[in-house]
Amino acid sequence: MSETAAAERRTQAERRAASEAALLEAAAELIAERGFERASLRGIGERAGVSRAMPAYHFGSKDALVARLVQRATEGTVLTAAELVRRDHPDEAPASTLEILRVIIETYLDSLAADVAPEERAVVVMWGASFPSESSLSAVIDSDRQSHDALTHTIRAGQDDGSIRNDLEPEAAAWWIMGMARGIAAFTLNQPVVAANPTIRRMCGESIVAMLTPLAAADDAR
Amino acid sequence: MSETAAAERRTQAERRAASEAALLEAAAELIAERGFERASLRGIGERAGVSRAMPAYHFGSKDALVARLVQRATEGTVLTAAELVRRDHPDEAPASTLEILRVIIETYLDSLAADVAPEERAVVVMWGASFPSESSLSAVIDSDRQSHDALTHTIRAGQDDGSIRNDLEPEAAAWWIMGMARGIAAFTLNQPVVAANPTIRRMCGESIVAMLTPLAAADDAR
Amino acid sequence: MSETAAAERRTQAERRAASEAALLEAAAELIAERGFERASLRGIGERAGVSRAMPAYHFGSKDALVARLVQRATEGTVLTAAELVRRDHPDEAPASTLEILRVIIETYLDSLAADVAPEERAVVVMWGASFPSESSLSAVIDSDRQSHDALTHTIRAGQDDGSIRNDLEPEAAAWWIMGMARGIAAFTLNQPVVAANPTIRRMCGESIVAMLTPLAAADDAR
Amino acid sequence: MSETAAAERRTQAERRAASEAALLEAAAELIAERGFERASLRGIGERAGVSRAMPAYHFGSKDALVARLVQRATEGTVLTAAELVRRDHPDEAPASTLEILRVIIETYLDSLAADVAPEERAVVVMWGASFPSESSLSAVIDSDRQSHDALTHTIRAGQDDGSIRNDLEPEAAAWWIMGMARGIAAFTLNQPVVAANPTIRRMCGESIVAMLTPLAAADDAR
DNA sequence: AATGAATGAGCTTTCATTCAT
DNA sequence: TATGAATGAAAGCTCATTCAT
Repeated sequence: MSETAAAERRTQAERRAASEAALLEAAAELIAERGFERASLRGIGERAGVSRAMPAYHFGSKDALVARLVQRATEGTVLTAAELVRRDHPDEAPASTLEILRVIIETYLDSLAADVAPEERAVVVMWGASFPSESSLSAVIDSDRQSHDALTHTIRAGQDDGSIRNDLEPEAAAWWIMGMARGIAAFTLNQPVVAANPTIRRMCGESIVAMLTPLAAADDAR
Repeated sequence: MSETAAAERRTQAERRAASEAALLEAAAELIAERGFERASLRGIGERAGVSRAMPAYHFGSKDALVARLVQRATEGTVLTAAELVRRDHPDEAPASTLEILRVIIETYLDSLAADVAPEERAVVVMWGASFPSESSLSAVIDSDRQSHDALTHTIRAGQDDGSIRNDLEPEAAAWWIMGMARGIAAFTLNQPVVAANPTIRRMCGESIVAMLTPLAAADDAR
Repeated sequence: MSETAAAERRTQAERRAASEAALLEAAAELIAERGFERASLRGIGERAGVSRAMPAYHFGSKDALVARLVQRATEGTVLTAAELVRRDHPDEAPASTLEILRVIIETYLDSLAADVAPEERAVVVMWGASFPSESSLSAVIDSDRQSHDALTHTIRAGQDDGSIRNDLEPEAAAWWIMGMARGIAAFTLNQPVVAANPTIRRMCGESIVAMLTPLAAADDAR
Repeated sequence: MSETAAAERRTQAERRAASEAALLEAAAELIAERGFERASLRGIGERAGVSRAMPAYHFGSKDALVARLVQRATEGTVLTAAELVRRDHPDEAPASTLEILRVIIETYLDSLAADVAPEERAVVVMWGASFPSESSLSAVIDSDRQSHDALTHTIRAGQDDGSIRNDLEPEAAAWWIMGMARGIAAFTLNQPVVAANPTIRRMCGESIVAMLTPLAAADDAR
């Protein structure tokens, strides 16, 4: 049996996984380009190189596809962020929680501006499609709630280890960070001049540090 | 021209203006509820109490209607913000540029959270619909560019009058403020817990002050 | 202006009525041929000589189209039956209620067998499609309930004028008549041999007479 | 062949038969609920607790499944009817052919009204789906022709033994009985008030007796 | 000026069937 | 034997836009 034949003859589970990956990638691209409403299941199937009925068949519905896409992208983001922090600080002693937070946010924004990771762009686009009060994209909203929970937990950890000031509601601070990051992420997609200007992303990190640094530490830093 | 004809003509012009106002209000409501794509011209006409063909007839196209809506909403925002600042500080000496900036942003977010001003909500929703790279909502993008120009100008004025630190790119700072404000505005629509928590909006104002206050002033404030 | 132009330039109401008539006729034909499920809105539009979107646009939904069709057909049936009775008995003294009943049923079945009146055939076909417990064709079911009410009323009238026996539940008798007539109507569509055999239709009338004639009258007739 | 193999083969045959029975029962339920067109092979497989591909695999096609279902149901009906007659008249001398006919029809309608026997309901539903002139359900039509043949034969037997009047076309009488019974069966599914009213079913039996009893016997009965 | 009729394009979803395992 | 993957076709429905009144 030739290698080609071996490659083509895969188990059903492998075929399914490969299909799903292709579909999700195509969906991310198309949603980033045209938006959630205008990214049709037909178009996704065509771009993925499968039949036009596959997306609906595989995921059951468009909303379910989005839910899966958001799930995958969120996993990806968390992994990527953690990896990148390690990669950028391989030898150092583990940085403070606040510093990790700053790096994660800036890294996220930088990767969006560099236009790698179509999934990330798609998530921002889907976030934008979830603003209407009757939106069907509850997957996005739920995913953001989970991200908020994780971020709140991180902030609490920072308060415990002393790198984040104590007189701060962790929940409110987490929403403030997420709002700022997402808003600037959106303008990064929207306004080329924002994508081109790294100073804006640096201000995000700086403002996080400015708002979250304990007052005593701020004094010491002067 | 007879007086009667003049009266009728004025009446017609008034009716036209009233019709446009009704259409725009209906459009704002429907867009805030269903989003740009799902808010149909037909539905807008029905909600406005006119014929289903009126929206297309009056504005020419859906994109033109959106452009007009964004224009009106932006005018409204600027007017409202200025008025509110005056109303809240009627007797005082004119506040510093930085303080005005903070009040405008917080007032904007408060009004969104209070769910008055459907036009404002609609603008945020349309902003969300403009994230896809091939979006047709250039009206939103252009309007934001104008807002950015105005905000940049304001920051420069603050630098001139000494209320805003000089070592800051006004353009970058303006985008940072707009991103933060819009992102939190979006979560205000999206996540009820954000709308319910005023601390998040206060953090917006505080972070603007923290980032823009001149260092010397900051020292004085200690 | 030529007559053709005059004919083409009609009021909107006329155009609408003409459209609706063409659509309903096409729908009746197609439903009689293919059944409710397989008679597509596209096909109906095509056969009516209008666009494929017209049926959904005009009626709003397929179920609404069926409701309208049933309504029209029912009106048609009642009118036709009354007219036919008058036409067949122009000079005679008004027949007894029981006799009128017999004639109406037999006339209805004869016209179905003769394959005039596609609307009548369509009604029987839609009746057949309404048997599933979760059927969406409530229009058919409701229409039959109204027919039953009318028939019950007729039977009561016959009991009052003495042409129908009194020891009979009018409601039950009405359902029995309707069941028999519809069942044989269905076999008339279904089994060519039934359509070809007028004796079956005569038995319908005879059985109605046999079941509804007062006992005394039956004695007299012997 | 070893005993083990024989046991396995028998087991497989049994499993196949059990699987077919489960599939047919699931199909009957689903068809009775949703109708022939909307009862999907996928849904039948799921309800039967087997794979979604089983129905097509086992029967070859949807029409073949229906043919098998009609066949089984018809067998079931005949058996049931005969058994019930025997059960209800265990000790008596064999009843007259006419009386047996009456009992069979009324028993059939009673069982439908009592909502036992989903297969019977499914047959009525499929009968309803066979009304369109281009229907693909020839299995139903053929099965009815066979039922008609059997009924015609029974009527002839009744004429021979003197319990049914001679001046009657047996074919026409058989269609009349079948039409009446099926029509009322359909309304039994369709109109709850019909299912709830046993008088309607009694009228069926009475009308059969009234139409088929020899005149002399009718005189004697007075 | 204003409206309802009408259309073509496009959408999501469902389905019986075939294919590879 | 039995199953999930995959597909092409077709369905109902919605919409922005154009046309005739």
